[in-house]
Amino acid sequence: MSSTPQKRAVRKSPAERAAEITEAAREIALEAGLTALTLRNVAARVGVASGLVAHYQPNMDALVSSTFATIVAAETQEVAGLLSQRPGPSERLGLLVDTLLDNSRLDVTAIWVEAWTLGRRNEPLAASVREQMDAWQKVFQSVVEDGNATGAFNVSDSAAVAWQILGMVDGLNAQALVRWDGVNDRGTHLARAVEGMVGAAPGSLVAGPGS
Amino acid sequence: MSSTPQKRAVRKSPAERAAEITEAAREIALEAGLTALTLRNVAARVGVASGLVAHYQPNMDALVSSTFATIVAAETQEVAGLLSQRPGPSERLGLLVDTLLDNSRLDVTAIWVEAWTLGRRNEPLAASVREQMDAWQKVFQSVVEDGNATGAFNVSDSAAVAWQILGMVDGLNAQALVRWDGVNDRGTHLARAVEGMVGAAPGSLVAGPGS
DNA sequence: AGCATTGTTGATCGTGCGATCAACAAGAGG
DNA sequence: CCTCTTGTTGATCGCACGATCAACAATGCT
Repeated sequence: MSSTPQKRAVRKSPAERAAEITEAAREIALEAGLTALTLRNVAARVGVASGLVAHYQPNMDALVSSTFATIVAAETQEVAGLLSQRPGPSERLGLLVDTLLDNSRLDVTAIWVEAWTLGRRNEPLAASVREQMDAWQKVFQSVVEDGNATGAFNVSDSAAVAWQILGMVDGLNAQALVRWDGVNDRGTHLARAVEGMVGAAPGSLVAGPGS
Repeated sequence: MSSTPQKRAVRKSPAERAAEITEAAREIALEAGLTALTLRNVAARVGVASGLVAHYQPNMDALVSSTFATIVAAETQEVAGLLSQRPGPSERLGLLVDTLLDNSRLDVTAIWVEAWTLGRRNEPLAASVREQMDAWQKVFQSVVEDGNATGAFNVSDSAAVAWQILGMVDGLNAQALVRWDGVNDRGTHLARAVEGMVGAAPGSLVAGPGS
């Protein structure tokens, strides 16, 4: 054991300590899920008494909710950043589908799924979930609308289609969470499905350059 | 209050009592989720001491797992039954998509989503989840294969496509769990997506006769 | 009627949770 | 060097959980 020296924690500025706590919460959530976000768990990771965590947070529901938002918003930003480097709507939508199914973000997916059920009993979290879903939907919708404008796609209700694609991606990811074996060609099949939905020519959604 | 008479429970045969317990567990899970399946909760519903529930179950993980299986298997059977009344693969696939998105089974969806995360820490449940997912996948796969045989569809890997459709349906349902408002035309859009995936003509997947 | 069987109770143990707060001590300002 | 501010502790409360088990009582059998 190298990390239970039982010393008194060094005194830090409130801003610094608060940052430590939210960071510890982020790590715990990614490793063990939102359910593992307990006062004692977070405190132990920071190396601090449990009361201190409570002192920096109004209550645990709030910490769970904000931790969810932090993790998920970071992912949205990251992927949206990748998107902007692609030339046209078809490439962007292809990259989107491909990136989101590459299984490199299963930890975030697990948090999404957990949040869906925890949200039933944690209203701040539920609000956060809706907010973050809206953000994702907007990402999809703007790509679909771009494609509509250029004529690459042909969609009458781009908002609805965006919701639909988002839901499909979420479902396939959740499935991968439980059945990590399963299917390999998920990206290709989903691309074909999305092509059908946006009215694009089959095969027009190109995947990323591979990694 | 009409239901806390504090009398001693009438003595029943083990089979009967066991049935009461599993039935109570089913109801609780549908109303309040798998997390609400506690010894005391189930016991209160049956009108019995908590110890008795423990006496009839090896442990709570097992009760959670079997309750999940009961609820979900019943749904699979029910929908599979509806399917058999439809003439061809296109009608069957259309009905499948349409029925699963009609929001009349959101309670079951909630249980699915909960099981996905609880399965991470409850191995019997995880096994049950995989089993029930396989059952659903088989339902989809047999429809896809039928369509392949009649020429209505054109799919090279029907198992993969079946997984894919299942995942998409699950995702859209999970979405409806949180964003019950959202989109209305889900069935139509998904139908178009599925048509793209199975290589069917656009519009060939007909919905149910409406209800 | 008496007895053995067995379904049932409810108190109890150990654990973990969120929350609270008086007491403590590190560090900055005078 | 002393003092006051404030970051920090850790014991404590109330609660809920799963699990256990000696004691109890209803029922059926002889």
